[in-house]
Amino acid sequence: MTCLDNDMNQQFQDAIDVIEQNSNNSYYSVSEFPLIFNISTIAASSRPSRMFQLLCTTHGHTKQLILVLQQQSWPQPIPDVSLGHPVPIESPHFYSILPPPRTSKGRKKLRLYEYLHEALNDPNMGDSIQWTDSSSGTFHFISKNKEKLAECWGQRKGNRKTMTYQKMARALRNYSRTGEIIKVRRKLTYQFNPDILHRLGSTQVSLHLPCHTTQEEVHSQQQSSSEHSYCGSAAADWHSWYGHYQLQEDYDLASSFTSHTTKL
DNA sequence: CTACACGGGAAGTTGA
DNA sequence: CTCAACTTCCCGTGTA
Repeated sequence: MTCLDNDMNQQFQDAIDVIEQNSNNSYYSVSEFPLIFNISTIAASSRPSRMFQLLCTTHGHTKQLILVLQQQSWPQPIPDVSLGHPVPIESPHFYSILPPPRTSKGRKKLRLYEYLHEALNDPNMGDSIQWTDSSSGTFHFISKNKEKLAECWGQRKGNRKTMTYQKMARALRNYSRTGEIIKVRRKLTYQFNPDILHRLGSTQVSLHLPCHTTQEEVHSQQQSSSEHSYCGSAAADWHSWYGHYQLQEDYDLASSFTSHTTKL
């Protein structure tokens, strides 16, 4: 697809980092979505900024995203790595982004909950993980394919050994202490902290990557703005809210009720 | 009884 | 070197 040399790869990775770190609360991993990003530089070496033209292609639709990275200059003339074939492009979206203050070589590590949220909004992962009720942030793993999702996670992290559901679930249990994700008393079912969910959802809105807004995201974004009985509340409120479900039956009842209105 | 899911302690690894 | 965020291993418990 591309013939980027190492330097270009680094510059592109920098661009991705800038998107991530400027996309409000540092969530949004462009490179990790199932999209094909073809990059072509449209900057001239004399410019004080770096411009990237990202051609974002998914499901046959290509959209153009132009990134302007300021305050840094190219060390040398930019190689032309434009696409080998022409693609029809819809009207471009422009983003002018100031690079964030970087401590050393700050490359944000992908968090497990970020990965799970991403997988939940990825139709290709629908056979491994699904929303039970996206408005409340409840999701469940598909028993048959949960190991596949775990393996993908392990590969993304570059683990030495194969990640298993058991090990991933162990990490998930650690979230119970911090409250980022809690276990729902139902088989293979977990729930995002509303604050985390809101953050993950709102950062996607903030970037407006035109090619990766699924129906589900649109729906959950609408939900997050209209249903704020607990969004933005402190962790204590979150726990007390969750504590409303004293019994399994209570939770199941509430969950099944809402899932009828939000089913995919 | 078996399989599967869950819970958590403890030590190790890795990147910031 | 410290710390956060896992990762890996392991063992016990609960449930269908």
